[in-house]
Formats: sequence, C-alpha cells, structure tokens
Amino acid sequence: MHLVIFDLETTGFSPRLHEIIQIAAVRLRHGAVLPAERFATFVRPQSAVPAHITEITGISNRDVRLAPEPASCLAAFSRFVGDATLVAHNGRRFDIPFLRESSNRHGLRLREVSFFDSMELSRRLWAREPSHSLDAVTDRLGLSTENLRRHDARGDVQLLASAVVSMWQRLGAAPDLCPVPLEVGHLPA
DNA sequence: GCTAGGCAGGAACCCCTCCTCCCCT
Repeated sequence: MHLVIFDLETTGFSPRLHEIIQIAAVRLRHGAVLPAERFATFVRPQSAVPAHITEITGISNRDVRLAPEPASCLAAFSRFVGDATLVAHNGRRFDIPFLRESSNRHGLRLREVSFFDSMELSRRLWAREPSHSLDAVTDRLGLSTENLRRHDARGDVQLLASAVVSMWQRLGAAPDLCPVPLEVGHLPA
C-alpha cells in the first residue's frame, strides 16, 4: 500500500481561525519508509506566529517570513501525495479539516483523497488504554525520540512513520491491506 | 496551569440535544 504520513504545525487549534505554518511528510510503500521521499516546507501565514506557538514548536516568524504562500505549499503537497493514502495522528479531527479549510480559504479547487487516522491503529491495538496520544503510543512502542525535534513537523512525522510501521506489524496486517477503514479527505486538485 | 475549536461518543431518550472527553498546535 502506498501511504503518505504527514503532520502540520499551525498557529492554533481551529482550522477556521488559525493557519498552517509547516507541512512535513514521508512516503511509505509496502510497509517501509522511503528515505529519499520526503516533503517539508514552512508556510507563510498572513498573521504573525503567536509566541506560545513558537514556544511549543520552535517555529518563529523568522522561519516563515520568506516561506512560500499557503496556496503553493498546499498544491506542492498535493502533488507529492499523488494517489497515496494520507495518514496523520488525530488527522480526522485536526490535520484533514485543516487541509480542507486552508485550501478553501485560498480558493483552491479540491479533490478527494483517502486517509486514515493513525489513532485508530492504537485503539485497535490497545483498546483499554486511556490515552492514544502520539506520546502515549511512542512510549508503548518503546520508540526513541532522541535526535528528533518533537513538535517540529519533520521530527513528528518521522516518529509517526515509525509508529505506524510498528503498529501495522503488531496488528498482523499484510503490508498491502489497511487494518482500519479508510475515510475521505480533501487536497487541492 | 489556564486558554483557544471541533469532533466523537455517551447519556438520556425515541430523536434530538446536551455534555464531556480526547487530541491536535
């Protein structure tokens, strides 16, 4: 199966009120990360990056000041995705609505793309565990976060890719058979 | 340690609405 694992950093939680400031993604084919197939860009927001977001993500106004505009970043990301299935952690509630809202706001025509939420893999594996956050998942899998910048999309997406590969294997699913139902999201056409 | 928005899922109830929790930055 052809997957694109992605992560967004934004200026807040609301797709209507806040903006994307970073997109990162890695490609997986047949259950393995393709090291040469990575996507990462800062995105120039219309408003300033709030101080508390810089504190969390390490992303400052200096990082995004000269970055490409949202419309071209979203279009480039969509080209990178191609016909792959998207994967994001809590993507159903956060990343996927953010992509749709941001594309709409910038007047981009949309196309449908399949996705699944990696939290569903965790729920399948550890139904009784109270937390399925990325931190909880990586702890349970014993994944190292050394040399990774957490809350930078490039670091988070690398961690999430390892987590997805590991959870997929633990579920005993064949590399080309998704163990959770696919859903529909939107990207620029 | 609080805040921000929206969702899913449950409670209470029979079809909606309301509530609370989780998770993302």
